[in-house]
Amino acid sequence: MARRITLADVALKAGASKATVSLVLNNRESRISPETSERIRVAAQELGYTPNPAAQTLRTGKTQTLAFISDEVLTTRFASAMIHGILEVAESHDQMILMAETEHSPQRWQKSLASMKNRQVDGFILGLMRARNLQKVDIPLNQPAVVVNGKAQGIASILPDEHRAGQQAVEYLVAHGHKKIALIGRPPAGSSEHATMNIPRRMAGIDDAMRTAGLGFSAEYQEVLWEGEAGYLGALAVLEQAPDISAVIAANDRIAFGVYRAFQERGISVPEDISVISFDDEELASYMHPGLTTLRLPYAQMGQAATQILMQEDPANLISGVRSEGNEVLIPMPLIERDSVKTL
Amino acid sequence: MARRITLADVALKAGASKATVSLVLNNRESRISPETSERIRVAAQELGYTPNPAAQTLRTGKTQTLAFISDEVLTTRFASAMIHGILEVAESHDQMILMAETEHSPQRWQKSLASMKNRQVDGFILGLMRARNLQKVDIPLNQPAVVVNGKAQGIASILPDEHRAGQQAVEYLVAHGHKKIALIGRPPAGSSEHATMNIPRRMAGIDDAMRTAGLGFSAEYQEVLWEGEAGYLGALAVLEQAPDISAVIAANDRIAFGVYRAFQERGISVPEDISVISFDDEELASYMHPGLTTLRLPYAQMGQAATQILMQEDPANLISGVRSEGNEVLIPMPLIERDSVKTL
DNA sequence: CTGAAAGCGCTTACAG
DNA sequence: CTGAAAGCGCTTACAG
Repeated sequence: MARRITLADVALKAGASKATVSLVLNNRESRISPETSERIRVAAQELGYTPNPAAQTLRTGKTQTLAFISDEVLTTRFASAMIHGILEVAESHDQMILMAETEHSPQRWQKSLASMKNRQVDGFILGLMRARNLQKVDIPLNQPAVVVNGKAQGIASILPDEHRAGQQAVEYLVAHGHKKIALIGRPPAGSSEHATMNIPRRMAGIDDAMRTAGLGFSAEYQEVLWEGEAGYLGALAVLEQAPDISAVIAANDRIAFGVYRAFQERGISVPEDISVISFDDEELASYMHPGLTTLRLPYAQMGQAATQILMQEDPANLISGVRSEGNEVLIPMPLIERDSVKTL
Repeated sequence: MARRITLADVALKAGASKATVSLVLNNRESRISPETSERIRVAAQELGYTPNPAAQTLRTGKTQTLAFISDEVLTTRFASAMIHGILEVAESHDQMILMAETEHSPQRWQKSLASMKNRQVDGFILGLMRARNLQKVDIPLNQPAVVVNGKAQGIASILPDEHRAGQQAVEYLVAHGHKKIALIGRPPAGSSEHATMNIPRRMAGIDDAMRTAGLGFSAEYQEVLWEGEAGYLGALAVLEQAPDISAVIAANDRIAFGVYRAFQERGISVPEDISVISFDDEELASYMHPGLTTLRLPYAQMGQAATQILMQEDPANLISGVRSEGNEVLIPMPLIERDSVKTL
């Protein structure tokens, strides 16, 4: 392999010192004559010079590299959309991303943090699969960091705007003329240990909007475990409680999936007989017939925002509707309109 | 932030030279007295010394870092499962992963390759969303590299064992007593431009096994575009051609999904009336009712194997049933047995 | 306006 | 068995 071109080569070719070349190539040429600058640029160009990052890091302590540590990367949509958003913004700032996964092991979490720190990354993006509150022990860094889908003392936190999304679901139903509404999936009181911190917010948004609209739920089915089975049982239950409902709010897409199945068995058609709206926009939602109208968890945007924050850029540049509360940056959950809600 | 501990600190504390400390800590202590070694290890331990990777890289040209460049990372399961596999093996070799995504842009592909090379990564993992043959121009590196889900002159290639999977699908059906079988999704002759290089292999495996079993297809529906719609139309078509089929081979899960829908409309139940077997094991497959029996694309294992090859480790250590042909490493596609095939 | 020199923290011949 | 020294390729005071 051909020897790597170094600063010294450029200096030699341009007839200048390494110091001058370095200054010019780093755009600190305030006090360098235009002629010299130009000669240096041409020489660097002709030789195809690129600085050796290891040498730069050794000297400056900067790596142009960000760490993305996530507790789970295998899962659908979560990490992969987030990575996509991160990569996009990182590239625009000439940063590369070093990845690690901890599979929910505190030891691996600590180990990843330590080795990334040892590699002198310029910042940390901490991605959580299920939103929770990180303790101080989780981030033993005096280093720029941001948590995605979680919170932590003193560092920026990127979260989906669940409260707003909850409101929007209700407002959307109301705007389409629905008044008799059932809710499937509210966690029973006291089940909060199982829940991520996003769930109460989603519920509070729903409740607030119902109150604002002057409505109460015609029926409810409570459940912490948000899987298809809960939706199936929930649908049967609310049908029993209030056969005249015109719409169902499912706490998430998996529940909605179960609701569809129950309705289908009962010969109830969506949305002709009963409308359904939901949250998350998992891949699943796009396969359902009719297509499920749902509020998307904006993973890609959350990744973008996290990276922007680390780069001191304003997330509002890329994402409209972002709002901040304290050290929380709340990313809007877009309403994905498909065919599961009918206008009354 | 406290100053970083360096080799010199350890040397000072242990009363040895930096050279000796370096030797000991890199396990090249053949000619160092045990006492000195021990003193040095203790000192390093007590000070919490870790070498500065930038300095090591500058000196040795090694980074303990691998590049994962993929043309698409956003897509379900593909990249994220692959990343998972890569990370797992990388961690066991104390390597970190630098990620980039090119979104199918040749410019970004080249740029990523160049900047990774500039950062002196120790090896390249090139991940392709749709299997194809890379040209020389795509990998202008004289550097360790491996392609996942693709081929390239002179470098190792990790591919799913599609031929074997095709055979297995047929053998499974035959073993369950099926003889009247329809195939949905064979690409029409001359449509090869649309296809990835895996498709002909899948088909060849199917055909070989049918021949071996002394069977021919009772009905076929050809299509390049493997989406739900093709499955729906295909199911209706094969039903027309041969109403007495007992099983359908769908070219992939999306086709199977459409087949289910058509059958449901016709009141045909899976698997009681007709069995269905498929390929890929997309997330979708796990949601279908009844659960779809399918041959999984082993993305995680492909990521593992790629990393192992780069690390000069034998993939057979982790993955059973791997076979090699030339510079191809073929990873078995496991049969995921669910409930869509009935024993006759 | 520009250059010589020090130093970031390692590893590796080389000398003894 | 061990140490002194050079050098990897940069950047940054400092001197002129």
